[in-house]
Amino acid sequence: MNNHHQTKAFKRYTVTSALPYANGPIHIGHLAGVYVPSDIYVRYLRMKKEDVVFICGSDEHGVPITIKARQENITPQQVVDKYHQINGDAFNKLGISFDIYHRTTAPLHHETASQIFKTIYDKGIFEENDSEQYFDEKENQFLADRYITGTCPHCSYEKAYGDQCENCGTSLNPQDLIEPKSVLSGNKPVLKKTKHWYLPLNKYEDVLSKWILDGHKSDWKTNVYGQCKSWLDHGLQPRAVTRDLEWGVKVPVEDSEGKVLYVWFDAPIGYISATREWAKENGKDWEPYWKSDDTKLVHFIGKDNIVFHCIIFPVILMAEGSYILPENVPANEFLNLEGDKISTSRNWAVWLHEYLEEFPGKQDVLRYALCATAPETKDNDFTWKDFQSRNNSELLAIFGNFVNRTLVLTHKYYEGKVPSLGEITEQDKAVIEQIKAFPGIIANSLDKYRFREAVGEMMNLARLGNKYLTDEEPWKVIKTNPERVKTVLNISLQICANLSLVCAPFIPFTAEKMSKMLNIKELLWDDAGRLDLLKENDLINQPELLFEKIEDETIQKQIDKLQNTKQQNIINAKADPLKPEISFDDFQKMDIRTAIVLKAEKVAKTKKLLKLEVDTGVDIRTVVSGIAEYFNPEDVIGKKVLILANLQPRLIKDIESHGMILMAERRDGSLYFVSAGDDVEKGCKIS
RNA sequence: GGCAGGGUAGCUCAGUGGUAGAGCACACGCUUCAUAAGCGUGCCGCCGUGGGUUCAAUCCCCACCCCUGCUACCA
Repeated sequence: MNNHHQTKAFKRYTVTSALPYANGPIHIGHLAGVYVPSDIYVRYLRMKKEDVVFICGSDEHGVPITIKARQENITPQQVVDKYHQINGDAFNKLGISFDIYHRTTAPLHHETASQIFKTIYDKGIFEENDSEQYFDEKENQFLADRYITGTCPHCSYEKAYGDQCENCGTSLNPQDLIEPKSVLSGNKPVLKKTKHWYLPLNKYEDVLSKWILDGHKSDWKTNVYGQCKSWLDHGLQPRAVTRDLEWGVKVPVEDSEGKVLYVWFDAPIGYISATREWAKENGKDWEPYWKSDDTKLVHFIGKDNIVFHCIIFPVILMAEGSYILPENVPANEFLNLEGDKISTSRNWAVWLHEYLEEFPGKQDVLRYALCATAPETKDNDFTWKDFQSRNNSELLAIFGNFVNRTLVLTHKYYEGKVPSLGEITEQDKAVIEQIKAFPGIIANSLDKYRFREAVGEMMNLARLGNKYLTDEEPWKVIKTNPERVKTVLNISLQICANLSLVCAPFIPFTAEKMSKMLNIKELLWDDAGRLDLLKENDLINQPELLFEKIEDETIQKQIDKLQNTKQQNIINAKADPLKPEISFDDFQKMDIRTAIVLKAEKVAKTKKLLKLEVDTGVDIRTVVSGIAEYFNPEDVIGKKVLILANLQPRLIKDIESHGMILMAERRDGSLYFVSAGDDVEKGCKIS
């Protein structure tokens, strides 16, 4: 209904896939959410002869990469080189058909990001804040706003953050805080002069509201629209676009030593620099793809990225002034794996580069399985059993088998030559009508970014073929009415040919095999639905099987592998590096003793906090502890615990906490009590 | 805790103000051209819970519960 093809004609498409962060490999969650859908969309557009550029690349800046480099004792550049290579290669092998897979460490990207920053800077749009900023001398680094806490100057709330006071809602600057404290070291940070630039998102609230809330109410996905509405209703804050860091795009103005663009600012610009690089390599002009009103810009992303692509990046583009805004941002939800959240750190994932090695030649199986189970409207679960079923029951039994039986019959009866289309029966007519209708049905789903639906309809065309064959029984009719069989097989072959067309966006490797078998040359979407894709006497090659059965053992091996990595994780759990050495005196300063929990209740309006009353032997005191996610209040009453008793009292959510309960953290983040045993008495000192 | 999205058959998902649908799985039947594949039929559901609006609610309103994301919170 809200089909933009009807209301607005686009001359070209710029399609982007979220830039994967170059500190790890690609897994099935990334694929199902972003790369498979976007590739399907782009392949479909290309088949319609649309002018389209498909953009992706590695996002290579930001603090996490510097941390990873430090951990592995290599340079940040070495980190990103490694994953840029692995991921680019893996995408390519899966048939994700980016026109370019670029990277944000490329000089052209630095140039582009600088230019855009400079343009906005020259227009005086940034709010410049060159006052002093807090610096943690112990950690030797500037502190991000939310790594500083202190007392709110408006409401005297003692636990206000550097950017905002939770209590009264006022937005703050870190230096407004009374008695600031570094969250990193706990020390008092010192003020050090530094300059930063802010993008005044707040000044764009009206334009954004008009654009999104009024303009895209009906064509954006509900999750995307809802999230944007939430942000806009809350009101936007100016956001710093620079940071005191070495790794990144240098801030291109004077007096900005040691500063780079904040990674969220430079990353989406990576789409633009990638387009420029592609244009350069292919002798094209990049600008129409980003600056012309008749270009349709579409961002494929995961749901965690909505605010950057719907609010922040559009503001950057508007501020720059010469760019178009995205027409749609089809964000997907998340994919789980065998019931658990995919986790890179816990190694709970199916990695693309590993899949490609372990399932050679089965790219389409993964593409199909992930598309069919893509988390379009809500989180979804990938299981190996489902993967097996998608292959065996659908790709093989329905799709592959139909093609095979048709081609086998053609060879058996006609030596591989396409038989003539004779008289058409009523049943034929009905089938023909459906063949004609399918491309439109599939296209309609694709236009609305409903890829699951689209791939289902593709499979329905194969179902139609199977039903047609079963109904017409050519293997029987051949004995009584051979003339009729020619028509039946002609139509069946046309279905095969049509399948090879409409399946191409989803399972391109299979489409390729089919067009070779059928000797079909040019594949265009507009040809789909035709009944003369194969002409009488055209020669069909010997059929080869399109899919092979995936056995239980193969699946079990994968499930075992997951279980093993889970076990491995526990065994190999890398201990955190030792903290710097301390003196015996330092240790002696700590008063750790046993205590008993007397009362426990959840702190209102928090997820993690329990307010505990504990008996330390010397007193009964209140301690606030962040354990509510793993323990119910009633379960901790009576617990014998260890407490750090002489810790400076601290106000947490308006409750003064006296001391800290000692907990041990498992690798998955869950907690358990550190205890001296159940027979311990309260008030014993630990030394 | 705030905000957003979701909670529909064993599994993955559609859907509508008028006593619920598809695919897979399962059962039975038909078929044998085909990779033990195909086709047909059937089974399975207090449409998260409790209220309300309505002649009528799974779909509208309110409250609550659960899952996910963003955000706050872990001395």
